[in-house]
Amino acid sequence: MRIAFTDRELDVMSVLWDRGDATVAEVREQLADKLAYTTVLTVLRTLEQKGYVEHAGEGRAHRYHPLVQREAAGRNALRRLVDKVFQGSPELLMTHLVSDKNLSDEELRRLRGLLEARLKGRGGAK
Amino acid sequence: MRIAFTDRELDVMSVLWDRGDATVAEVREQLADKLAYTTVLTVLRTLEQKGYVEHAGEGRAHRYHPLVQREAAGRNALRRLVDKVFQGSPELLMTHLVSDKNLSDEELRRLRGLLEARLKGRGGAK
DNA sequence: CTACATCTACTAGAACACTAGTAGATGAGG
DNA sequence: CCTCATCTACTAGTGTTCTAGTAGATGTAG
Repeated sequence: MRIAFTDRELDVMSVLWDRGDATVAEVREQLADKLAYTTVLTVLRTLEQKGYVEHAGEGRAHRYHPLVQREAAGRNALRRLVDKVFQGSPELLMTHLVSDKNLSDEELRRLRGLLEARLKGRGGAK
Repeated sequence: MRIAFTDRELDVMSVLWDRGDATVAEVREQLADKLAYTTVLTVLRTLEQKGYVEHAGEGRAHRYHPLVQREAAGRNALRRLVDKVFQGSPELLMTHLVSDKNLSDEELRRLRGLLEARLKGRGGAK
């Protein structure tokens, strides 16, 4: 399954991921750009049509919740980014990430621990 | 400056980044999807109009050069991904990167090496 | 010089993205 | 009941993306 959001769809999904679920009014409130109520509704309807969210009636309004998890979208986007921009090399991406953002030693150490665990777990497992 | 490529534009830029420069025919040859010659030309003209590439005449043909470096595009895309999908946390992104099933032990080890170097270099420097 | 291949410029259409307006339903307050 | 606020469904305009065709220039082989 190809998961790909447009810019605006991603804005909306981000609100849904943060809150777990939301009505049109709630999403609208959280967005950085002030859009018309109907605009937000249209985006949500598009997302629903694409199968990325679903809604349940809540009184007069609809409450939307994501069907695609943030993690899945992240993995997908990451893979695309690595393939197309970083020549298929996760290291190259990481080099940029580490040199661009300022991560604390603490964070770096946690990451190293994560890597160690991952390498250990490889022993006989798949 | 906002650097943002469409899917197809990214395909083309990727070829240009790999080779340094290329003619329409050369780009076309490298693309995974077999597109009409004029289609590739149109994409390159669009990229030029957006200021992402330029061309120099080479005999009858044009040779296109990227004006935006792979690194700049990478940083840009990465920042956007971190902001929108990974809640502004580079660490979270790396967690996903590291837990990606498709990474080999070899790659994981290289990533660890990268982290080590980064931690060592922190001694007294900023 | 003619035929052919190759290349650019221009044009165009289908699909999608983004925005928002209008109409009509419905619940709440008086 | 009537009015107001709120909500959905439908419609629509503008711009962008993606694709490729046609016309015309120009270099090349014979």
